[in-house]
Amino acid sequence: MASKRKVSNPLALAVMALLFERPMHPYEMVSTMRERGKHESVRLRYSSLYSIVEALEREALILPLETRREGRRPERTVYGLTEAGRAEFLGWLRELLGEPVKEYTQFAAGLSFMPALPPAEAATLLEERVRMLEEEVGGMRSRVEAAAEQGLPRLFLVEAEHELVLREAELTWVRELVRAIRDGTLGGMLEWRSFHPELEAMDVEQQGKGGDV
Amino acid sequence: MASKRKVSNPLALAVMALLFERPMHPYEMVSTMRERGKHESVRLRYSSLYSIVEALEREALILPLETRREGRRPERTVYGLTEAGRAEFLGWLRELLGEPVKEYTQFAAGLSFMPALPPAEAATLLEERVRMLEEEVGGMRSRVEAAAEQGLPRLFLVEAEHELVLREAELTWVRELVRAIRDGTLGGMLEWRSFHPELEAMDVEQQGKGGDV
DNA sequence: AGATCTATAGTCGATATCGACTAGACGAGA
DNA sequence: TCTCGTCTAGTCGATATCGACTATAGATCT
Repeated sequence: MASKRKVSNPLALAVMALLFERPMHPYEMVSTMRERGKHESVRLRYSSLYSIVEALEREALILPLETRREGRRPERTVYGLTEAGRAEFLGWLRELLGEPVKEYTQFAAGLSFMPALPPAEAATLLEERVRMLEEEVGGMRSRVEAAAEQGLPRLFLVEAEHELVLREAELTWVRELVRAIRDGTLGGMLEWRSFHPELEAMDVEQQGKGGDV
Repeated sequence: MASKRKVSNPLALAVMALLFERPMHPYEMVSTMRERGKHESVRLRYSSLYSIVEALEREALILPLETRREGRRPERTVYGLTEAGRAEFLGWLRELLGEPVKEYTQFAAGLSFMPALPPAEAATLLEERVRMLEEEVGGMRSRVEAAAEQGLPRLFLVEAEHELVLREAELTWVRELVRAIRDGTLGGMLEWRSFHPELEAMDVEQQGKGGDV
């Protein structure tokens, strides 16, 4: 990740996006991102922010415009976007929108090694996931709808909508997967059970009953 | 997330999963993961692998069983999973399956700042994305189907299926988004156009004014 | 008046992570 | 036989990234 773009953390994109509008100091970037809910789509950490601002300055994509000190507070440096920064921002943005990139999710990693757990336990865990996803999806949907009713145009909700759509797809798929495990129609159930011989003797009803173990 | 688990890279989960089956040396872990296609769901990098193996050893989750040297080749250290490692692996796996975590995607970051590009350009980029997603989805679907026909049970394809389902959902959603931008029905189009006054001459509001670009 | 809480505005040290590089073994072709 | 490419099996240095911590100002409670 460290070579294609010299500063590759998406937070750097957000910094440039903000400075594309107007000069700001780092703390103001954080508040602005929070106000606009951008911290929902870009991971925002103070410590990363300051390193990233440094890196962007090193690469001459942004530059300090003025440094002010109020009282005994720490200095605040206001940054602006350079011409190179504008170009980098727009180019990166075009790439992000135009080219899908492979993303590795935590859940995919979990699914890959699911056979290490007994089927009944996996099903129980996935059911818990379904419950939590239902809540999350419900919450997201009402927040999006509320924002829309408050007059926020859809253009500014696309990233939230995108996340919602993906979570809904996951939810639907996991529901079906659980069903296939529970009713034994998932291809590979025999192999799966055979990985867990200690449970072979138990009857289906008992497997995965409690959180025992 | 870097603190909850002392070794938090999902590749560490993969390492423990492999050692859960049998002892191996690091390079063997790589080949095994490649053979089984696990590198599609867990990001696999040599350099990360060796650091992670070190970290896992430091935490006593794995331990070296023997060190062999063949000819003048570098040493190969075979590792095994400790009891603590087993527990860590299973606990982590349960957590990954049972609890959805927020994932920040590159595309979401891009969408967040889409208004910085003019509508027509954004639409063009998203159309390109649609084309590439169609190809990707097609390829993934045929690989999954081919594997299934070769007798690989669905159990071992769940992570691929999951990825496929998410990509399909994205595809459908982006298609609709492009349509809404193209036909002007996306909420916020007026604001969006007003961010790009250099193009206003082509817009409805400016028609008849005769201004040059 | 003093104590406590919260918002402001960061710094710092420890790890994590990655791309680039190294280097021997071995088979295929010229 | 020489050389080229590929497989095996890693190492290394430079950044990136994060959680924990610091410190002041102003507001609120008591």
